[in-house]
Amino acid sequence: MAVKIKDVARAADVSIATVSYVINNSAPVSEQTRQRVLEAIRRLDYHPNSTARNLKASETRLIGYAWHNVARGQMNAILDRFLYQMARAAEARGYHVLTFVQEAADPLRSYETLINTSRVDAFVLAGTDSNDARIQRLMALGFPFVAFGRANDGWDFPCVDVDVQAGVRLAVDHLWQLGHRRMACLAWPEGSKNGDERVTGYRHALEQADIAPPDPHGPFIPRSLNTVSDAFAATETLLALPPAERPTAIVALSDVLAIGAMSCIEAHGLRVGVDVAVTGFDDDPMAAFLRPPLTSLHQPIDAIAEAVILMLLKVVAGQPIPERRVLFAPELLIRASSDPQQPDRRP
Amino acid sequence: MAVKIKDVARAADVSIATVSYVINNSAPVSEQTRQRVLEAIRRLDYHPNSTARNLKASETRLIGYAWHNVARGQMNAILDRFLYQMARAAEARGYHVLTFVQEAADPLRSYETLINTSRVDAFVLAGTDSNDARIQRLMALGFPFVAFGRANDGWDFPCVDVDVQAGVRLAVDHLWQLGHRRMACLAWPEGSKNGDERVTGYRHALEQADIAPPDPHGPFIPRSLNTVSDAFAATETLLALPPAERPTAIVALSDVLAIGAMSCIEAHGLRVGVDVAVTGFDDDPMAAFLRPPLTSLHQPIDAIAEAVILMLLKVVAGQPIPERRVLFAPELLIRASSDPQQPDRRP
DNA sequence: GTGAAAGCGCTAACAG
DNA sequence: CTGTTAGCGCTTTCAC
Repeated sequence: MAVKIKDVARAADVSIATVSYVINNSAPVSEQTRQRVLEAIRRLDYHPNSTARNLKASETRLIGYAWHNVARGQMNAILDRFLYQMARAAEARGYHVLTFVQEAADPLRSYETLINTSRVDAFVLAGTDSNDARIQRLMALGFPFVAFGRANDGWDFPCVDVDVQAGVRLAVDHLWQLGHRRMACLAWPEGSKNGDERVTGYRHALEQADIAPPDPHGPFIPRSLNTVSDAFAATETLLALPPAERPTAIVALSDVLAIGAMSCIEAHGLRVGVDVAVTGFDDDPMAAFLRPPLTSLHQPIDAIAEAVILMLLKVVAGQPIPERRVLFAPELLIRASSDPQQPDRRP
Repeated sequence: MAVKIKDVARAADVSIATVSYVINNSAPVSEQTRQRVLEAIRRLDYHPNSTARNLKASETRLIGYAWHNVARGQMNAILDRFLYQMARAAEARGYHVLTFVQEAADPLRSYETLINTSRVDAFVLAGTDSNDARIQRLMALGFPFVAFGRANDGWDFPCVDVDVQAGVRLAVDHLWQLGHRRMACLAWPEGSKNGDERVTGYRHALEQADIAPPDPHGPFIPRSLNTVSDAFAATETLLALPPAERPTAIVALSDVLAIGAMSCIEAHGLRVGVDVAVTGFDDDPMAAFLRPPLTSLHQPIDAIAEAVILMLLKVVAGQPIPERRVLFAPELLIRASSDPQQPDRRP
């Protein structure tokens, strides 16, 4: 079917070894034969078979990435973009991203299958937990990986993350300056490293403002899956509080949650930004265009994806990783959902 | 490093061929040796190397899929979900999806590279044009593929699509019944098959309602990239029309466009659904929770992804595809953005 | 400089 | 039933 190295060798009247030397520049070849070979390659439109190369080199040039949970409307625009940018960055360096689904019941299984069958050279992990079993296992196996997200502080593995604590603090400080004193926090269910960090950031920020941080399991920190629908429901419980206890501001820990909160607030005949301030997290492309525009924390996700891939390729190549923990700072974009004074549009 | 077939053979005291027979059930093996081999496999935790298998079988079990354009905030929740479900469906059948980026300037290049280097067994195409060069080329090469989306009606290739014309007609009819007679259409730039079909659906529906369909290049069919920001700007031109010419309804051809339109309408102090009705397309998970909730056309994207993969694997296996053109019907979900009578929430 | 030959790990004729 | 062997297409010693 396709043209093979043998065909090129025959056409250029050299051995297949010489063709290989020319392709890979892996041995000196006289200028004359080199030209003959290149000419044959061009004429026959030859391209080395990647599977054969991979077998020989014992590599796959494939990077495994487990899909975040997309089911049941739990979209995640930020991770979608992360995946895209990662694929792009990898491709520019001769790699591709192979996505796979991890069973909720036994996430390790799919990783081990891919490792055992030598399907991928390395993994990128996202959605990490504190005691992430995957990280533990990969560290034990010495299998190459980089995490987008941290885990136990004691563990030493290469990772890139956003300083989400600092991010949420920006949001709380901003609301505090506007005079808010009863700020609730609309959070994800406990357990994810990232989500818990965000809650910690919220509580620390309140402490520094001399406000007693609410019970993490209490009504001022309602928990919701990352769906608009769930967030809507979770916000109901906040708005059902007696007026004197009801929050004047809601720090939502994602834009999806924020949208649910805004929807609920307005469904109650209250005005977002005026009666109840709302902030989000992720700066979804549409945040600036919601009604009212949503104050949110922007994460430099493109740079993060690039950094993850660069770090990963170093790990794969066995190079040392001096900075094993890279933190990116988020930026607060203030819009009318928290501050009605803001101009109506602010992309 | 990893355990190989040779190790199993040695451990079970048989030849590597016998091990292979057991693994693949490709030749009769006495129950006794079979058990011995299985035992050795289990004890050594052996897993066949996929690259070696692939080389031998001249396949990759990889399906190529070019990313839709995610750059510059042009998210596409529907295609993200399509990709996810496709990956899932493929994985269940021993395949994986390999994503790659197609250069806007020369989309064919990346396809040809992947074909030439035998990196993938087949492609799934999305975002097709009428005279899609990729389809033309793949048909000419006889390289396996299935398209999500149609192209020139004359071309014969396996594809799955949504009957978007019928979908838009549902939206127009719905608005007509509510009394709207000046309905504008907020569309994508011309050129994409799917986008153009949607516009055609809009124009046909008007004709059937005895309304003269507006000029496809005229002001009543403003064009916008699939970003909220662009859609906002494009809607300005509609609202700038003299009151007697201004549309009372906007048929937006995607939810992203609809959100931009709604944002713009309200920025003008008008009420969505009351002063200007809006419909979208895609039924984004958050559509039901926008303010007001957005009327939209739901596409059965999970079923579509599954159908695409099933069809593709048939093509790869060389089986005949009787139904080369499968159409799915979208469903209109009516909410308050078009009909204020609708209950406030309607997920 | 160039080529013959030995694999990378696996499958499948073909013998026995 | 089981083993020997010839590849899949490529890279890379090791001789010449």
